[in-house]
Amino acid sequence: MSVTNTAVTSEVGGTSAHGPCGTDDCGIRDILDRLGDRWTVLVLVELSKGARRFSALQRAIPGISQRMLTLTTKRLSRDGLVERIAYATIPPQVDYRLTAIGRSLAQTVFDLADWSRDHKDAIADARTQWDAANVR
Amino acid sequence: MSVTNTAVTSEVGGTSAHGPCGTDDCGIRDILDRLGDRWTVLVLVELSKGARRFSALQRAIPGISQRMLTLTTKRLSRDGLVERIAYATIPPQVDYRLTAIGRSLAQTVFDLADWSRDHKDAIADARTQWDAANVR
DNA sequence: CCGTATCCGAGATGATACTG
DNA sequence: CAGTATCATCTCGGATACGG
Repeated sequence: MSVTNTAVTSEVGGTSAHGPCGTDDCGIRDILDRLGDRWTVLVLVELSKGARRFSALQRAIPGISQRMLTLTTKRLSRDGLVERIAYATIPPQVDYRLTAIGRSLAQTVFDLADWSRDHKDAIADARTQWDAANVR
Repeated sequence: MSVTNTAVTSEVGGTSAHGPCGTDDCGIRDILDRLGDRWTVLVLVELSKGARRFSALQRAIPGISQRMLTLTTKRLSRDGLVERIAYATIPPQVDYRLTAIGRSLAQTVFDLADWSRDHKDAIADARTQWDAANVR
């Protein structure tokens, strides 16, 4: 994680500078709708390593179907997070690469990944406990 | 961008010293599965303001059904992110509050919210452009 | 090679009614 | 008040075939 992790009282730290948007959406829903699906994060991670062809992405991301890779890259394109570069060769070739804003998002996603990694075990333990305490 | 450019400048910064987990999951999928649904983030945001009763949460989050609030709080409980405190009064009363780890996650979510807010307009613009360039 | 169209099942969510 | 049970609906994603 980055900085100043408070957790002083029960309130979440700071919250001050920027409004963490209450019940309403500050746009985070848009982002979560994008990140929340099954493949987008994996595509971002792969593209964060550099530009990739369509077929390279598909090989790099086991289990993704052609259809879902198309949909995922298209959505990322539409949001300006990924740039699509098509060459009029035969056979066709299409490269994808993160835009500046896309790299920025990828970095933020990595921060979240860091958090996940740091708390993975704690969550797994909590689940085990909960499940044990809730045998039917 | 030049066509033959390698990825050097397109890599995401630092990559944060920890492996950002490649195609495999470092646990981020678990977190995204939790955050990616329709209500969890809103519950986290509300609880980050302090402990809340079930009914208070429902009032604070317009549109959430009793069923989904139950499911959402239960999942957060199971993951150890939220503590459930039931009083044996009549009528019953149940308080929910973030645990330490829950506050930590909320803070991370706020960081993501900050990103969203900062790039909301850029994304909206990109979509507008894309849609304009893709009239059917 | 890349993208699209169609069909279909699984899971998520909403509406409603009921219980302690 | 808080939670459960049931049913209907809807979206997501997988499989497959086809097109440029």
